[in-house]
Parts: sequence; structure tokens; C-alpha cells
Amino acid sequence: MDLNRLVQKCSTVSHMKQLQAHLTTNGRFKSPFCPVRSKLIEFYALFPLPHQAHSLFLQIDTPSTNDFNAILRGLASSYQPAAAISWFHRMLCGSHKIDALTCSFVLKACARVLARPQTLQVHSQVVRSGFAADALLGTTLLDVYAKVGDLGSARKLFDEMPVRDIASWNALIAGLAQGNFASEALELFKRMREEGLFRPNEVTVLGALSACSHLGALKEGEKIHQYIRDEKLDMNVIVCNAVIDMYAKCGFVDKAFVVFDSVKCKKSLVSWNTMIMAFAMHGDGSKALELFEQMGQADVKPDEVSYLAALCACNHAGLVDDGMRLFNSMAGNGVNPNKKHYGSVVDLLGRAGRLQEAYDIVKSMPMVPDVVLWQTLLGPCHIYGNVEIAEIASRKLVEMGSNNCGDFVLLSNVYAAHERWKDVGRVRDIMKNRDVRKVPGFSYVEVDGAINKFFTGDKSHEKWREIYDKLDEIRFKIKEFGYVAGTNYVLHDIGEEEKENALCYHSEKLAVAFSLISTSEGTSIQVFKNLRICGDCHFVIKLISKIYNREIIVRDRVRFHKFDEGSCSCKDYW
DNA sequence: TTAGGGTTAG
Repeated sequence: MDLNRLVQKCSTVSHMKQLQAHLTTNGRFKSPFCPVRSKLIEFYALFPLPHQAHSLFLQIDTPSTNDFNAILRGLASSYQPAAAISWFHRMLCGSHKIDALTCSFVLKACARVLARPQTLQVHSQVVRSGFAADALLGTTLLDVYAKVGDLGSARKLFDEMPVRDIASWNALIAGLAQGNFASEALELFKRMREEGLFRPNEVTVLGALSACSHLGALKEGEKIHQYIRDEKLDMNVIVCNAVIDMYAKCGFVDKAFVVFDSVKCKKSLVSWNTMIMAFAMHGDGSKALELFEQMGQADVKPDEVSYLAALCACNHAGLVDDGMRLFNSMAGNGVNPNKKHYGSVVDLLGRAGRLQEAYDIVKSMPMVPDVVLWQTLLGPCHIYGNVEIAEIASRKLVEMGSNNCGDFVLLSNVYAAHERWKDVGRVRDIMKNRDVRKVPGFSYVEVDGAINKFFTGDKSHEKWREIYDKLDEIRFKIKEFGYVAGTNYVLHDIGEEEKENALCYHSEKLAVAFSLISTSEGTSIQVFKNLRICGDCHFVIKLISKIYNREIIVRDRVRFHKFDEGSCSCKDYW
């Protein structure tokens, strides 16, 4: 058997060592061009044996570009992609010849470590080396720019590409969809179809569907689903999974389940996970757990995401005992809990008021708790008035340099509930000194195909006067139902009445009021919010659903709330 | 011998 075929069959270190010995004894190792040697280097670089790769490399008198490419390619896919970037610099400093593949491999490493400055450096090197017209490399660059969050450069590159093919389109559509430019992604998808040069393929529709999921754009999503059926792209399980996710994130968990239940291809683990997560997001804990059980019968082994989805379902449905049982069964089923699983049970216990148990879990976990975990623990402290644990969690958050407004608000609320006004003042001083920032909350709603977006207290909408009049009417009506503004959801140094005003004009209330005046009686209203819905809005929207006899669905950052006849699908547990 | 675009996640 010749060596090239032999090397393909080598899969263990000892095989590789034998091959290396063979190359050395017959003298081929030292030859200037030796593909098998490159393969060996790549093998050592990819597996956790970079030292072997390095020492092997030192034995080569004049390493070829191929040898360098091999080590870059291996390292870029290894557990330490940053090392590929160092090797690239070593090549440049040593005046070794680079080719387009070298750049491609180092760019992959840049994407994995999200290194924007390095991406820019490689880009200028690509131009200097005369590879700018290479279509494949161009798409790689575009993709990496998008992945490191520089959508402007990705877009510019796309616009200026001398040759574009379907992968270039796909890379930008997917990049925009994942980089918070979902409407731009859908526009590009439409442009692609209008121009008609390329027929959208599986990868294209995945990007477009992901954009619909982000936006909650059901109508676009349905059109894409139809296209998928027409073009028979639904034989691809990844596409089916994205369709399931799209329906779920657009608020139609039933449609998601129909797709899940009738897929023509073989379901994958991700199909199950997506569907479990869909039920979880919609607060249907029992269906999520039922599906989780069915996985075993279908001979699909749950992985860490499955457990996370099931735990998340328990959280949203308040199934504390089920959740704890699930969590405690993980290790026995061969899945070690990670930080997210710990976060999930801390959340579960915390919201059930079992704060001491939640804190004990935090103390016992084998990994270092991160900011999100302390926030999870801090969250329910104000509901249950636990000053002691709130202080511990807040101290950790301050130590870790959190500048999140919410963290300070929560601690301040705990102090306020105990009338510890000096401490309240102290927290506010810290906020002032620290330049604590609040992510602006916004909500949007689609009416007659147009997206209407609202910020808190927004008066930029053309119908703002009618919207505010409607809110006055709502405020008047709900008071008859015993509504008292939950002013502890606001943190400003203002009086009670002003606090009530600040609450009254939260973006989700503006969106609901606008929908009430813009849609016919009895139709369902669907609102999307970028943050979590606030407790006061939750209470008010429940009353609106009763008084105005409307079904109102609100998708917040993590889940759906379906308000109907004065109650919410989350059963006030969220 | 080595290139580009892809689904689930508190």
C-alpha cells in the first residue's frame, strides 16, 4: 500500500509514530516536499499534542508552505486555535511563503477566538499578497468578519467582491441573521431571489429561517417553509430543525410540533432538543418532559442540551421536584452538569423561595460561578426579602466588575423592602460612580405587514397621541379591577405618581395599546420584546386581555406569555 | 495532502 493511502488509515498516536519512524529511516522525511509529513504534523497539531507537532517541525530543514499549512490547519481546529495565529506570525517574520490556504486556516482560528484586530491584519496581508480576488478566500473573510461581529466590514467585502457565488450570499445572510441584523438578512434573502442568479439552497434557507426566528416574522417564515417544501429541501434534517425552531419562536408551538411529528427524514438529537426547548419556552412543562422521556424510547440518548431544555421547562412551569430529580439523575446517565445546568437549578430553587438550598448549590459546584450565576441567585432575593444572600451575591457581582443596572436595582429593592434607606442611597451612589448602563428596552408589533417599534415613553410614532389616550383609558379601567401600580419595578429618584407614569409607558404597554387601536376587535395580538417583561406590565396585560377580550401573546427575551381572559400561560411563574 | 456558507442553549 502506498504511504498516502496508509496515512489516511492511521488514527492513533502509535500508528503515527510508526509512520514517522518509517519516513525517517527511508530518508523521505528530509525531502523538501513530503505530503505524508504534512499530514503527520497536522495530526499532532489537531490532537492535544502540539509539542509533538512542534518537535517534528524542528526536524525539517526547510519546511514547505504545506508543512506550515498543516500545522495551522490542525491548530485552527484544535482546543487552542490562538496558537495558529502565532504560527502565522512566525511564518511572516521568517519570510516564509504563504498561500491562500494559509490565510484561510488562520482566519478560521480568528473566527474561533473572535479576534477582530487579527482578522483585520490577515485581511491586509491577503490584499498585500495578491489574493484579494480569490472567491473562496473572500467568502472566508466575509464569514469571519461576521462572526467576530464586524457586520459593516462583512457587508463591504460582499459589495466589493469581484466574484460572488452562492456561498458568499449564504455567509452574509447567516452572518446578518446572527449578528442582530435579522431584517437586513431577510432583505438580502429577498434580493437574492429577485436577482435570480442563484437558487437558495439548504444553507441559504437556514440563514433566512434564523432571521425569522429572531424577528418572530411568521409570514416570512411560512413563505420560506413553502419554498423548502417545493424545492424538497425538507429531506435535510438541519433544515427541518430550523423550521421547527422558527415556528416555536414565532409563537406557534403547535405548528412546530406538527413539523416535528411529520418530518420525512430521520430526526436528529437536535430535533428533539429544539422541540423540548420549544415546549419549555411556551411554559408547557409536561409536554416537554413527556418528549424527554420519549427520547429514550426512540433510542436517542439525551445530551447536555436535552437536559438543559428539560430543566428550563421545569423552571418555566414551576416544576421544582421534577427539575431536581432530573438534575440529580444527570451524572448517572453519563452527562455531567455544566455551568448552565447549575444555573438552571439555582434559578429553579431560588424562584421557589428555597434560597439557602440554591446558595448551597452555588457553593458546592465544581466550577467557578460566573456573573450570570450570581445574577440568577440575586434575582429572587428581593421577592423573598433575603438580605443576607442578596448581599453575598451583590458583593460578588461588584467584585467581578458587573456594570449591569439590573443587579444594582435588585439589591436596592431588597434594601428598600427592609427600609434600609442608607443602604439604598449607597447602592445608588455606586451606580452613579460606575457609569452603570441600562440596555434600552423596546417592543415591536406587526400590523398590516409593517413593523411598529416602541421604546419606553416613546413619542416618535405617528399615532402617539391616540396610543397615549388609549393608555389613559386602560389605566382608568384597570383601577376598577383593583390595580395598584407596582412601582418597585422602577428605580428613579422620583415621586410615586411619576413612578406610575414611567411604568405606564413601558414599551410593551405602548405596543399593546397601539395594537388595540389598530386591529379589529377579537383578533389576537402578538408583541415581541427584547428584554424580559416587567411584573407590572405582566399584571396590566392580564387585565387588558380580560377587559378588551383579546388574546395577547408576548415573546420576551426568554419565553412566551399568552394572556387570555385575565390569566397568563406562565401561571405567573417566570 | 490541505479552502468558503448551516439547526438546539439559563
